[in-house]
Amino acid sequence: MFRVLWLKSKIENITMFALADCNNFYVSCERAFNPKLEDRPVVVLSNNDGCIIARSEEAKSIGIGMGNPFFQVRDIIDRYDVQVFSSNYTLYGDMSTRVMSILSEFTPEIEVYSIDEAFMNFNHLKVPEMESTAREIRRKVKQWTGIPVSIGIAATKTLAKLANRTAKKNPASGGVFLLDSDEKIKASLARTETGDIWGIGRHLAKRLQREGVYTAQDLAKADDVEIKKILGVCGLRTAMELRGVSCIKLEDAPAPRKSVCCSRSFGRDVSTLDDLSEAISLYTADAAERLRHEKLAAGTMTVFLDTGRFRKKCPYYFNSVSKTMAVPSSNTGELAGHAIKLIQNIYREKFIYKKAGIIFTDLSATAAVQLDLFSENPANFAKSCMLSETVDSINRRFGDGSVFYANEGVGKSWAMLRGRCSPHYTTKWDEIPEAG
DNA sequence: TCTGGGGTCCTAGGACCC
DNA sequence: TCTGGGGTCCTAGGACCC
Repeated sequence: MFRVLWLKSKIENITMFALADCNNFYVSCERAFNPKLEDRPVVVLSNNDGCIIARSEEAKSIGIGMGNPFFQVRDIIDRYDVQVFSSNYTLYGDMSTRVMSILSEFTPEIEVYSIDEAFMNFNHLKVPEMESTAREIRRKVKQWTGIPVSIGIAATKTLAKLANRTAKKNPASGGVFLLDSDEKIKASLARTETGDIWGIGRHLAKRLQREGVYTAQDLAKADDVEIKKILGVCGLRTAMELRGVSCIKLEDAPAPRKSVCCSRSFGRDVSTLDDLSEAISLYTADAAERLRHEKLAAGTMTVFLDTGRFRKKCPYYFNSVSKTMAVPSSNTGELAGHAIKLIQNIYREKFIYKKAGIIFTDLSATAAVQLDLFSENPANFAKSCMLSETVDSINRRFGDGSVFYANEGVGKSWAMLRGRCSPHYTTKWDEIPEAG
């Protein structure tokens, strides 16, 4: 069988994809630096300590669900002495980089798909070597970073996702699962509900159910015209992939970014324009810094305000407003000035705001920005760019928030809650763990 | 009392043009 | 008075992903 599949892959040029996915990634990052968390229930919270966004296996087994609001599972957490962490994205981002660089050693082509997942091209391997290579990757990532990964291997990305689920859920697999025969694929499809297929979400799974399509196998067998009617072109592509026809290729170069967004919920009720202006200034500074880091400038900015959907007793208000700049910019001072004017436009008194944000779109490479003949003097333009870059380099060297624009406010009493954050083990000199 | 944030793509409908 | 058809662009809303 292996031989046949290998030959087939050479003759028909079939790609084999491996999907490496870190297990309970954020929890594993916390554990990597805190061995006392091993074998205990651990969860990580979203920004503002709002929801559960990562759970250890122990936490899953006592009934804590993904996305559960923290306050709703508080009694389970107390009863089982669950260890709770605010999210520490600086740590997770850094650990992700380390994991991805190890994965890169094993394949000529890798697509970093998310902070904790990467697709790898396994075509350079013979089928019998794929499994042993995957086990070697697992061993090395665990040894070098402390992060456990699971690896699924198959002829399409969608099937590799399925294989990965099996690798994760089935302890007998030892963290690696290869979908290398028709029988295995068939069995996998039969036991996968449509909602668990990559690309089929909650809403579409329900619609499929109404049509009598319950499993991946049902979907693979369904009529193309019907599939397209219910799921659209993407759904049809998914069905093809389940049948083993590869339609989604490996994207080894990241697509150019189309937007940069920064929005956060407030740590307390906010109703004054002053507080909102401070918050939106900070968010603008944060998003603009990311623009500069990627050498991009924004042509359009959108600012929005939201009272939130959960409090039924308070009147609801959401509004957003956009501005197109004469010259694309990534300059914090200039962008924050616009942002404050925009928020004044949509601000209404007597509402209790929960959230605000900014989105930059129409992005272009800084090097290609055309100056406006009438409004911008090249010397000023260069100066303002230099100022922002200097702020960035000071903050990189001395830590975020070392220098900031005064309109971001000093007290920041509205700032998000983050009461249970672990140290920045890998990115701040004074928080490096010490071996005792 | 307390419910995240950051992205992408597709589709349908309207406006507009020739 | 009769009143086509094809194409493009934009936008809002809906769906998905992690």
